[in-house]
Amino acid sequence: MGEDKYIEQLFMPVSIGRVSEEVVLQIEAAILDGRLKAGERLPSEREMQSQFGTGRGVIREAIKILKQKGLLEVRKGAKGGAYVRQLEVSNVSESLALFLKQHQVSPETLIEFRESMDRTITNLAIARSSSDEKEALLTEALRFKATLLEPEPDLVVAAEIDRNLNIMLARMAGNELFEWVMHALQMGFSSHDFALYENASYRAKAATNWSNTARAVAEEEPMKALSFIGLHYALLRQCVDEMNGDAASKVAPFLDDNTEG
Amino acid sequence: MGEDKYIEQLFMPVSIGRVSEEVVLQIEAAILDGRLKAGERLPSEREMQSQFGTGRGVIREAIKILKQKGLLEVRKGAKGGAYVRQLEVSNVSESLALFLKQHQVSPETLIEFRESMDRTITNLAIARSSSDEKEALLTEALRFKATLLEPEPDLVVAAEIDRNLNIMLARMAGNELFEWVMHALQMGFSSHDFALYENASYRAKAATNWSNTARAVAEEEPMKALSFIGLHYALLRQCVDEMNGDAASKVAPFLDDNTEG
DNA sequence: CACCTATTAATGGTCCGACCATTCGAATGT
DNA sequence: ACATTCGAATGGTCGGACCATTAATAGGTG
Repeated sequence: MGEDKYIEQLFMPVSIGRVSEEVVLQIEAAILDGRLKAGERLPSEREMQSQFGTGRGVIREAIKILKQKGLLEVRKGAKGGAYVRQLEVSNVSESLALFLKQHQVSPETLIEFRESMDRTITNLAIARSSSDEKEALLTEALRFKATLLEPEPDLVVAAEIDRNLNIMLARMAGNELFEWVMHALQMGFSSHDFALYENASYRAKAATNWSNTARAVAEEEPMKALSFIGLHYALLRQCVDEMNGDAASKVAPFLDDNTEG
Repeated sequence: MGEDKYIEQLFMPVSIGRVSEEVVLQIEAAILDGRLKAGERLPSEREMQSQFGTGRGVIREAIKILKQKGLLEVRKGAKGGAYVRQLEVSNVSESLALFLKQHQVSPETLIEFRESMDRTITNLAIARSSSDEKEALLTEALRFKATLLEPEPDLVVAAEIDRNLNIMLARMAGNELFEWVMHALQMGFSSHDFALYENASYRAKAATNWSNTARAVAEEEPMKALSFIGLHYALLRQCVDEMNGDAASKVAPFLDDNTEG
C-alpha cells in the first residue's frame, strides 16, 4: 500500500498539450531526477494508463520513445514491463552515425577529425595507462598483424580487431569522452576502414604500422607513436583517393617504404 | 495512379518478429536509401496501415520513434502527415547531453576533452578561415567583453555570446565535425561555463582572455592563441575547484596576473 | 522430500472501431 | 474580389478485445 502511494505521487494526470509528449517528459524527468533508478520497474501500461488518466495507446507510444532513447528496456510476460536502463554509448553512437550517414560527410572530413583525436589520445594513453594496458595493446596489435598477413585474411575479423584496437587506445587515455566519441565515429566510418584492408598492399602496410604504433606506445615513445599515427592516416588518405579515381600521384610515392622497425 | 504504384512498391507487408520494429526499419531504410527524400510526404497512417497489413497503432508507434530520431516531422490536419526531415545536429546533441547527464561525467573530464578540441580547432581556424571570419570573431569577442564588464552584466546574454564564440571558432576550422561535437558538448557543459561568469573576478579575466584569444587568431599567431586557450581552461579549472570547496591553493595564485595584452 | 509438469495470472503486442481537434481548400455568399 | 462557411482529410486519443509470452504457482510423480 505504501508503495502504491509513492507511485501515485510519481506521476500527475496529464493536462496540457500533446498528451504523449507530456507523458514522455514526466517519465524522463522521474528518471533523470533519480526518482526512478536504473533497474527499477515502472508500473504496468494499464496501471499508468489510469494514473495518467489517459488511453493505453498514449502510454505505449511514450514508452516506445523512451525505449528508443535508450532510457527504458521493455520485457514482456509476467513480471515484465518497462525497466529503467543505464544509458550506453551505443545510443549516442547510433545517433551520430545516422546523422553522418544522412549528411554524407566526406571521407577527408572524417579522417581529419579522427587523426586529430588519435594524436591527443595517443599522448594521453602513453602518459596515463598502466604497463599492463600497454602490453595488452601490443599483443592485440600483433594479433591484428598476424590476421592480416595470412594468405586469405578474414577481413571481418580484422575489422573487428581494428575497431577494438582503437577503442583500447581511447580507453587508455583515461577520459571516457574520447572513448565514446571514437566509438561513435567508427560507426559512420567503418566502410572506409574496410576499404583500406581490401587492397593487399595497403593491408600489409597498415597492419605493420599498427604494431609499430602499439610498440611505440608500449615503449612510451610519444614522438615515434605520433609518427606512425601520421603514417596510418597518410595511407588511409592515399587509399581513399585511389578509390575515388583521383590521381594517385598526388600522394608521395615513397610511402611504399614502410617497413618493420 | 502511377504514384500509387510507386508507394505500393515502397513498403512490403510485415512478416517477421516485432511488427513495429519492422515498420521502423522499412521506413528508415527507405529514407536512408534515398527512396524517400527530405521534404517528401509519407502516405497517411491509414494508408500505411493497409499497405503494411497491420493495425494503425503499430504505424503510429513507428512514426513516433522515427520522429524522435529526428527523421520525420509530423503535421496534423488536411495535407498533414509525416514528412521526411533533414537531420539536425541538435538530435545528436540531445542524445549526447542526455548521456552525459545520466553518467555524471566529472567537470575535469569535460574540460580536458574540450581543451584538447579547442587547441586543434584554434590551429585549424587560424590556418583556414578568411580574414573576414577572423574579424567577425574578434568583434564578437569584444562585444562579449563589453557585456561582461558592465556593472550588472546580463549573464544569460553573456552565456549565449560565449556559446556563439565557441561555435564560430569551430566553424572557422573548416570541418563540420568539430562544429557539431562542440555544439553537442555545450549542452552537457553549459552549467559549468555559467559558473565561471557568476564570480565577478573570474568574469573579468575570462572576458579579457576571450578577446585576447580572438585577437591572436585574427593576427594569425597560433602560439599566442594557444596560450590564451590554456589560460581560459586554467581559469575554468580553478573556478570549478573552488566551487567544489577544494583547496584553492592547489592552483597557482599567479593566475591573478592576467591583464590586457 | 525432490523434481518435473501443467495451469494460471500478469503483462506487453496487436488490432479494431469510434470520436475529437486541427488544418486546408473548395464552395458559397456577399 | 473578398470574406465566410463548410466539408474532407489527417493526426490524436480513447476503450475494448484478443493474442503471445513469461514467471510463479499448484499439482502430480518418482
